[in-house]
Amino acid sequence: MKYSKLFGKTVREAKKEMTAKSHQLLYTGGFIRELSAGRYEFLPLGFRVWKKLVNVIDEEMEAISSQRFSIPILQPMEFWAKSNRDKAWGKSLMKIKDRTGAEFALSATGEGVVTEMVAGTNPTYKDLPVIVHQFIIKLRDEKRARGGLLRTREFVMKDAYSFHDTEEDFMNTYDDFYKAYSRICERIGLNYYACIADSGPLGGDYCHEFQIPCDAGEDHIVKCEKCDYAVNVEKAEFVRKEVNKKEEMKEYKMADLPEKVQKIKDLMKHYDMPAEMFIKNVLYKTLDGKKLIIATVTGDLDVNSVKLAKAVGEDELEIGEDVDLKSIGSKTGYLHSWGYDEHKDRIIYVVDEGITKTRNLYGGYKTATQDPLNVNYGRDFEADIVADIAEPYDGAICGKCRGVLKLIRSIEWGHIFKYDHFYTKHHDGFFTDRDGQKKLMYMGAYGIGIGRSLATVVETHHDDKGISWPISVAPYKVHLVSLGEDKAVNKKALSLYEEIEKAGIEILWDDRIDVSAGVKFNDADLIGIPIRLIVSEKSLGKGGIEMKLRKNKESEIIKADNLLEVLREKITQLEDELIPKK
RNA sequence: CGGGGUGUAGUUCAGUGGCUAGAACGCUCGCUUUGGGAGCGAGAGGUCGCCGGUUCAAGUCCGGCCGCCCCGACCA
Repeated sequence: MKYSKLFGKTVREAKKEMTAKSHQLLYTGGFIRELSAGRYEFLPLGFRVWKKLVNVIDEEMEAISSQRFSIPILQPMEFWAKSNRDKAWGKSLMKIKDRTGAEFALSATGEGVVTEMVAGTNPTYKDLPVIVHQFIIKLRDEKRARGGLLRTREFVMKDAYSFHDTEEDFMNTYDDFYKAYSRICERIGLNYYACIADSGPLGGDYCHEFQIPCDAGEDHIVKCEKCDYAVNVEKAEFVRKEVNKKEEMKEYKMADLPEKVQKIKDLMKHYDMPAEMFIKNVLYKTLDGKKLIIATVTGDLDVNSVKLAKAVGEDELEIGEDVDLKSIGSKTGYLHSWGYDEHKDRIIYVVDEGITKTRNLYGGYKTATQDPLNVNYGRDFEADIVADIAEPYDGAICGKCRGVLKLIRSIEWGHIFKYDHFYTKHHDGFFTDRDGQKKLMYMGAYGIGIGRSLATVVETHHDDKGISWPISVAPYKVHLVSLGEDKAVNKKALSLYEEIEKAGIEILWDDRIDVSAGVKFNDADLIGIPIRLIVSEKSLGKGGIEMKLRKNKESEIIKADNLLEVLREKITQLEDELIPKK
C-alpha cells in the first residue's frame, strides 16, 4: 500500500477529551474515528489490525476443535424472556420492532438462541460435545461508554459456546479454552492474569477472567506475590487482621463523643486508635427497594457490593440513599449495626468476618452525643449473616498462602464462563443419554471483545512517540520510508516496494515526496509498524538500505540483494519473541 | 442514572454584548527545501450544537432541548 493512497491519514492532535492513551493514538494514527458515543468507525489501518486479531483468535479456536458459525443480530424477545434475562439486562438490552409489531432484542449476547439452536438438532451423547464460536456484533446500551475502544456500545465479540453430557467433559473443554485464551494473549503480546471471578447469578460456582494489568483498565484484581492466586477483588479471599484477640472482653459502655467526630478519620484522631478498631456501617438495598442491608466492617475496610450481594443471595444491590436511611430513622454517619427492631422485616444485618475477630471495638451505635466502647460481636450484638463482604486492599494477607496481595488495575480482556444448567434449564437444552433418557446439557460460554483487544494491545505497546505493534497484529509488517525528491532514491524505493509486495510481505510505503523527513519519521513512529526500511541518498551512499525496528533505537544497513531473506528472518524472530519457549 | 465539564473552520483552540468571527496546524497553487513535525508568497474553507427569549445590537446574557467527555454504580 502506498501511504499517499491510504484512506485515513495521521492527524497532529487528539481531542483533549480523549484521555485513554490507546484512544489518542488510534485516533491520531488514523486507525479509528468516532461516529457517536461508544460507536466507532474502523479506518483501513484499524481494520487491518482488527482482521489480524480475528484471525489469531479464530486459529486458536479451531485448534481446540471449536467450529465457526453465525447467528442473526435480531433475536425474538421470547428467547430473553424465558430465562428472565430481559429484566436482568434492563435498559442495556436494546429492542426493536418489525413491521408486524413483533419485538426483537438486538444481539447483546447469544446464549438463549445458541442453546435452542443446539437443542433443536436433537443431540445425543454421541453428538456431544458441541463447541462453536462466532465473530458477531454485540449491541449493548451501556450506561457509560469510555476510553475509546476500551468500552463501547457496539463491538464485535468472539463468543463461543460449548455443550456437554457431563460436568467432567465440560471441565476438559473449559480447560481447553483456558489454554487457548492464554495462547492468544501470548500471540498478540498481552501479559495476562487468569483470575478467578464471581459468576453472579448465572449458575457456575466460578469463572475466569483474563485480566491485563493496565492503568487504563476499569477492573481491580489482586495477585499474590508468593503463590499463584490471582483473583478479582469481588471474590478475593484475604486474612482479616486479628486485633486484640487475646485481650479480655471489657465492659460495654456508652461514651460521650462530640458530634463533629463522624468519619473514621475523625475517630482515629479522637481516640488515637487505628482504623481497624472502629465499626463502620454501610447501607445497601435490593433493586426492588424492599429490603435494606446494613453491612458492617471494621473501619480499615470497604464493603464490596458483589460479595455482599452474594452473601444475601441477591443478583445485585444498590447503595442506600438518604431517603432509605431516613425511612428507618437514621442519617449519614449514624447508621447502627443493630437495634432497628421496628423495621426488623425490612432489614438484613450482615457482618464481615473481620468484625468477629476483633475484641473491644469502638462504635456501631452512634447517637448525637455518644458512641459505645468495648463492643464485642456475639456478646453485644449479632447479625443475620456473617460473611466475607470486604474489599481486599493492597498489601492484604493472601487467604491461600499468607503471602502479600498486590492490588492491580486491569482490563478485563476475556472471560470464560461455567454456566452449569442455567441456560439449558430455561431453553430446553436436552440431549439423549446412553440410557435413553433426556437430560440437560452442561454449558459454558467464552468471550473476547475484538475492539477492546485492539485498545488493550495499544495500551500495553506504546511509547511517547506512538504505537509499537506486536508483529502478529501489526497492520503491515514493513514500513518503507523514502526520503527526498531524488530520482534514484525513489526509483530504488519503488523497486523495493514492488519486490517486497510481490514476495507476499505486507508493506506500507510512505511514497510522499512533498513532506519532510521529520514528518515521515514521526508518522512512522505513530503508526507503529514493527520493521522500518529507509531509503535515501544517505543510505544508498552507504551501499544499501537502512533497517530499524520500531521498538529499538539503533538501525543497521543491509544490502539490497538479500533483503527478502533478512526481512523474513526478522519477521520470524519478532514472532518467536512473542511466544515464550516452553 | 447521580456529580463535574464541554460544544466556534477539516483538526486543536482563542474570542470583554458593538464594525465583515480569529490563530495555529492541516488543505490547494507557485517557487525554494528534504535524516526527526521546513521557508516565502497566494488562496479556499464557518448554520458559532438546536429552538426560543432579553436587547437598538447575541458566538457572548437568560430558558429549554440535544450532543460529547470525565468521575462513580454495571460489563468483553
